[in-house]
Amino acid sequence: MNASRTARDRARAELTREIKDEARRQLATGGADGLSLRAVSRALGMVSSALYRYFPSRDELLTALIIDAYDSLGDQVAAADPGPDAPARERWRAVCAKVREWALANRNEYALIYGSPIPGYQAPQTTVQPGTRVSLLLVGIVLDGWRAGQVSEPDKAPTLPTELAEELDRLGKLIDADLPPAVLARMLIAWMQLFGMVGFELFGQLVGVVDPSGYFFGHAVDEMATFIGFDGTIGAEHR
Amino acid sequence: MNASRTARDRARAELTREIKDEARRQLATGGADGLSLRAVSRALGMVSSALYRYFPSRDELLTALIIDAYDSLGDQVAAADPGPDAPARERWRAVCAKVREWALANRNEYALIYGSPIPGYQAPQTTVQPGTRVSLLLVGIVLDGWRAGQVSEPDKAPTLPTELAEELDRLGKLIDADLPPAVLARMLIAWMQLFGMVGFELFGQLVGVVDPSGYFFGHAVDEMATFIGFDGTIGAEHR
DNA sequence: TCCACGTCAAGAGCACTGCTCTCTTATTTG
DNA sequence: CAAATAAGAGAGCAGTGCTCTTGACGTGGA
Repeated sequence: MNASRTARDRARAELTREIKDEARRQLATGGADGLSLRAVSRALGMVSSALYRYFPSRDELLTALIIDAYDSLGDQVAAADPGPDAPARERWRAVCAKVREWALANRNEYALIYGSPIPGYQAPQTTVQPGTRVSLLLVGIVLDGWRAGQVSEPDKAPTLPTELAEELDRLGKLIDADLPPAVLARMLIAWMQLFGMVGFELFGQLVGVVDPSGYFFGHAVDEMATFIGFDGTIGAEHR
Repeated sequence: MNASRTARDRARAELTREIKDEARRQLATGGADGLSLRAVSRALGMVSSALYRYFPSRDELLTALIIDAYDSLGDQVAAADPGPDAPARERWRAVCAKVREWALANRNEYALIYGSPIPGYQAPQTTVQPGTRVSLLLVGIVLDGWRAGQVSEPDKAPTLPTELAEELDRLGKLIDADLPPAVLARMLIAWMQLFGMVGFELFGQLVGVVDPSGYFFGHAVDEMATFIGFDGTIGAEHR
């Protein structure tokens, strides 16, 4: 982490960064399969084969970009969370809004991690951990709210099929979220709603439906928060 | 539509179909950017340049496949709808289930129409009408249910920001759906939840979360139906 | 200090892609 | 039957990911 020892090491680290930066730039204009190693190397004034010293294949470069994207999203979203002292509903709102904001500002990186998978590309195990950060933050907010009495179980708790109850139980233990299965289920539903909505907006499925989508987004997030069981009211502020 | 006049016309129609079939086959194994005109022509025993007599560009072929996919999904979903005489909630369930079923059976075609847009590809206007069929069917079900008194406004109707209320009003008039804005909004939320959920399952975001996803899916659809305002109870049958 | 080793850039080359052009053959139409 | 039209074949262009070989250079050990 500190200043690398040899000059070679430092040059290597720097070039690796530059390659990723340029690749990201190309990603922004051409999308995932518009990313060309030759074009990257050309932009960097080097020959294409030299690039293979840094990334053994196009897929490896993509993997690096995917991890960076997950990290960037995770960092920004975590930074947008006002923290456990704030009302849970406000935290939920802030985090959801940041997800959308990040997605709109980094469309192609969003497509890279939440869009259709690149055919032939198998995401290595190293990408799954960074990919869970946002989801874990979301359940963390629900969990904090639940413990603080700011999230309550739905009045008419729906009966879950036993298989689902077991699945949710297993999941709850896995992520250490001691929530009633019905609440956990609703949280997952809201999670999918959030990313479905962001994806629809980004991928043009909303043009002419709710367009611009800002007000709808805010409202939907609020509705889903109520759906999960957050206390507080809908419609406080919409941006 | 009847037997085309000349032999040439018939041959052309047949070859056009064969090209699309082979392209679809390649789509299934390689995804959108695994679709190669040369490979298609090779599989059909013709030279690549000849293919351009049928589709002037790769994008045109893609467009044809996209429209076919929308049509296929639209047809199957419409066929799965038990019709206006059935309880609205049952119709909703059946249609949602069919969307998922079709998506699972036609992963790459689903990715083609609901996944991240192909960079550099601009979907022509001809694709938008077939793309609306499923959504229109869904609001149709809500509308029928509303008229039949099987869908009711939420007890504590959330207040919508005026801008959103106007947007929804405009949309309601556009698609001729005379629904309260709050109900229309919830329908849209559920719509996004549905496709978000299907997308997550298809694109591997659910592995290790709710996996297998069948029970969760059924439950979520039911929850969202209740959320919209459908009468009837949750948990009748899950597949 | 010197030098062998490991690292790196460069370039040529392979097999592939979408697409365009020309040329020839087959079919339809007046 | 002849002219017009449509279709297929093939070469070629510029681009792609990736591999291999060649030559230059910085670095750690003797």
